[in-house]
Amino acid sequence: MLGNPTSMMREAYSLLHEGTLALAEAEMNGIRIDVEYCEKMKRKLGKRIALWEKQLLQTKLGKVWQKEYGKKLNFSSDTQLADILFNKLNIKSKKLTKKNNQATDAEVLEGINVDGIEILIKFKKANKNKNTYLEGLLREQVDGILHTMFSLVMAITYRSSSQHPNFQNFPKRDLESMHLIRGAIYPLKGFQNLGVDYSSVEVATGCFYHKDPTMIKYVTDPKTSMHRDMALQLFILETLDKKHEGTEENPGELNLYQGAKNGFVFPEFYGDYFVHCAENLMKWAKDVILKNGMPLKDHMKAEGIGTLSKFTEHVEAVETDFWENRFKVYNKWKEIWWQEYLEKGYFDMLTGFRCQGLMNRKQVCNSPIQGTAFHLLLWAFTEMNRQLKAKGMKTRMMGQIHDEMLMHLWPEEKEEVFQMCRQIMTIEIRQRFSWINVPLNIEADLTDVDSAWSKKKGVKI
DNA sequence: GGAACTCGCCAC
DNA sequence: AAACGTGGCGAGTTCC
Repeated sequence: MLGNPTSMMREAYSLLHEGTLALAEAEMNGIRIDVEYCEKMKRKLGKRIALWEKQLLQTKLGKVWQKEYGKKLNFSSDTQLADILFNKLNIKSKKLTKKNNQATDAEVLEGINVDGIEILIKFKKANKNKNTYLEGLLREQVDGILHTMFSLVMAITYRSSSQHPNFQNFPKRDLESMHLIRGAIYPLKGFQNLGVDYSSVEVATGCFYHKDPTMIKYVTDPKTSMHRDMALQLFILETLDKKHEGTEENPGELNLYQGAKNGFVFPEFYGDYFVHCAENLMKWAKDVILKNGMPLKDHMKAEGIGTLSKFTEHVEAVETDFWENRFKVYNKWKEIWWQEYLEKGYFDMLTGFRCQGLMNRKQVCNSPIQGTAFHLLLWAFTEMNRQLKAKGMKTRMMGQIHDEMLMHLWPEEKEEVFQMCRQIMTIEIRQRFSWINVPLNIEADLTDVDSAWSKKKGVKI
């Protein structure tokens, strides 16, 4: 096959070749780190961690732990923790690990009521932030500049990966961790930090493959909304209250639209099923209040759904409707795509990559979508980098997170860069890849000059 | 003393 | 029938 590459495969190779060069330039440009801040916060966290360890020893959990392990006591050891909780304190974990051991993850710990457990939870989070992130930044930076690396040859899906440190998993959703870690990360001196990302790009990319008319309508017609419709169906409502509508993110505020999106639609796309969705949705929505002041719980009860098992039945019906009626063409595509893989032993992505090897059904149906979605961003990233240099502009590439490109923006070039992003990411990309069958939309975040990544705000692009 | 494994947790 | 996809990485543990 390599001796006689098709033109598609040459194109695929070229995408990675040019992409690698563009990413290498971003690596060289680097990211500015506030080293003193990192050291200060590391010391601060270190003190807190030491204090919590001391306090833990005064709690029931700590006392039992110390009695059992003495000098070998290690509050970072989940093996020891599991022994103490599940053998010594006779608690039962609500979850099992992959290897069928009782899990000790954050969710399990949150549900356990033992003196000291809250301190342990704080201890674990602080350790993660200190050891993984702050120390990672300090270790990898050179003269205050971080040259994190991107690879296009690691991920089985032909997505990218990032190392030393991983630029793609700095905390974002947990606001405390977000401020702590992203507060250390700056644009180059005199620049702003700009991030431009594709909205729901995996949903759009799915349409290139399955061409489901209902999904295409959702993605194309701004008057429609898949997540809103699913929220209405899941929570048996006629309309959504304003605060439960749309994608506006108010951290801390429970929003039915976001709930349907993250608790049902995406898990279903990735291959999860109604039992998990029902459990998670129920837990997540327990404190939601509707506009008329009625707790969502009471509303559901009035609709005949007062228990988890009733809700699970309901979500099962919603799931059946989701795949058999609403997105039946998508569902059919998954089956055909899988059968073709079984017959041929490989499948080809629209971007020209051939995926071979032993894969399960979910991998076979997810990989082409994940990989292709990333390739759109990669092409745009490469093109943006090329045009910035060709025009002799000062703005330069900083990094990439699967569906988002990050730049050091030279303030005077803002309008031109915005225009280039719109042009490349939504228009030129459709000339480059003729199989794109729905409009692509972009969103942007921006910091002030010399301001930390944590201070980023949405901006119209 | 290092390789390999497990678990947990961060991102999309 | 069964039931969440892709990564990196730190810490603890076990094995050689």
